[in-house]
Amino acid sequence: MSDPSPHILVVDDHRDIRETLARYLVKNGLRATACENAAAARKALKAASIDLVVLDIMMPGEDGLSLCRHLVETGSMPVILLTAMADDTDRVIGLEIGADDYVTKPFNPRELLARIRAVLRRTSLVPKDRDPIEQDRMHFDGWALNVTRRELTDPDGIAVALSSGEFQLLCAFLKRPKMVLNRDQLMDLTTGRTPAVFDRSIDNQVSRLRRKIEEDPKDPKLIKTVWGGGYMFTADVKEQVE
Amino acid sequence: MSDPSPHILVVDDHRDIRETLARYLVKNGLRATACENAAAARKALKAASIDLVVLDIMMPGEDGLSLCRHLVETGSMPVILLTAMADDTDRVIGLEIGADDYVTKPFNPRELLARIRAVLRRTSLVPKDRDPIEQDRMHFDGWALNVTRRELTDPDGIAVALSSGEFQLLCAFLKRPKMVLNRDQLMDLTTGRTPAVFDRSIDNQVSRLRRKIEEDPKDPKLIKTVWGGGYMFTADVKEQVE
DNA sequence: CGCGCATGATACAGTTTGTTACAAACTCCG
DNA sequence: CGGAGTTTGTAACAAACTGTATCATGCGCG
Repeated sequence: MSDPSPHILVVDDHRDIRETLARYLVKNGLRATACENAAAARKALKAASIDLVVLDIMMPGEDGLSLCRHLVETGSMPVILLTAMADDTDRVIGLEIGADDYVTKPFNPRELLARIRAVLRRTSLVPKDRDPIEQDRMHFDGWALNVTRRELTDPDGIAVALSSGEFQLLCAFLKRPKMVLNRDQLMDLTTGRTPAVFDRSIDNQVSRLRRKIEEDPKDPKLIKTVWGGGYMFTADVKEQVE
Repeated sequence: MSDPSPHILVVDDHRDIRETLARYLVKNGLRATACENAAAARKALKAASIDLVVLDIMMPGEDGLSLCRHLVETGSMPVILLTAMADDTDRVIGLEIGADDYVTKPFNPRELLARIRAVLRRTSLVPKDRDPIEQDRMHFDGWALNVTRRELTDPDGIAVALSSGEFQLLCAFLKRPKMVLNRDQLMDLTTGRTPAVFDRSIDNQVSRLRRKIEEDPKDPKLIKTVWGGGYMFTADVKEQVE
């Protein structure tokens, strides 16, 4: 897990803060990337394998809180918030949104570093679900999914065509096997949208996917329904990096 | 997202602290049980389906640390420690033992609540198969239940379909064989709801489950009724980890 | 513009679960 | 032993939830 040094993304609209901080982190053995705003941060998150985000809560444009919420909801990344005032409510709001920790400005870089280490420590105890390395191939129950080529082959080695929605859904399941995923989570993981109140699109997608990968779609073995809870992918999943 | 509300176990020898805190948590949509000491906590952990433990580090009798160590080693449960002083050593010890977070007394209940939510969010991302305490297959009286695949096979190896509710009820029994479980406990263990006053849904679920697994549902051998007490699963259960 | 495809919306049938009702089983007690 | 009061078993119903066929929409592509 700690092969390469952890990569920290620093998001703050004040240039001096973000650059000083990034340099300080690098000097202390971490890797760091600095971003000016939420949009740039999203790009950086796509482009690099970030391990943790340090995020200013108050920024022009898209709010730090909104980005934070997204990161937390997708469970992709730990977040430490920078809050302006030493005000309890602000940090509590941050934690309630789901940040992993907060530091109030002005902050001592040493303390921030310590907190970064603490959070990384905590989250690395949690087995990597948030792993930055995309797996290239994933295997389950005789099937193989080539993630980069988006190709699925059945146990006899015959290719099965997947639409992009079906592919996304299958990926979501394969990354979180043996876990009950509710419709909101699946929606977020596949399309990123927040679902409407009576949204049945996930049910539809599951139904379509089952038709392609289940031997008997009426009695599914791979994608089980958890009544009132969501769906669960039950097979063992083996990942394989190229 | 909000399946059944998480159930928090509060362990603290100070009555005012644990009861105030428990009430606060309940008021905020969680379920909470308060315990005075480690022994009571162990009992509560057996009887109910606890999602997270808030644990005072300093207690008479068995130490909070020792209980914490046990919980962490079995990997069964996230733990948040309450430490007496704002003393670094104390928290460091806690985190080294493997607590998921710590809060120093005196604490702001809102902050503790936020940290509880944060830890629950983190740990709910962990796939089930990492959970060392979770058994994969369970055997009883010729039957076999594959817990991750949610499949039950009878003594002749024929698959028997279970609904989600029946599956959860059977799991609850299999994890606590030869113990009398009352309806409140069974409700907690299966749905996480708190039962209504004249709630017969458990009776119904038991009746339905019996119809599927008992040779003669009129004269049940596996799930016995304890008149005025609840139900008891009487067969030997063998667990088997993969 | 028309065609084909993917996908969300809608509708309806089928399942699962909780509620209610009543009969049966049990306890208590004289 | 019998009857009152309580508890349990379960059928029958209703409500909630899910599966999926079908349709409408939008998009890419010639």
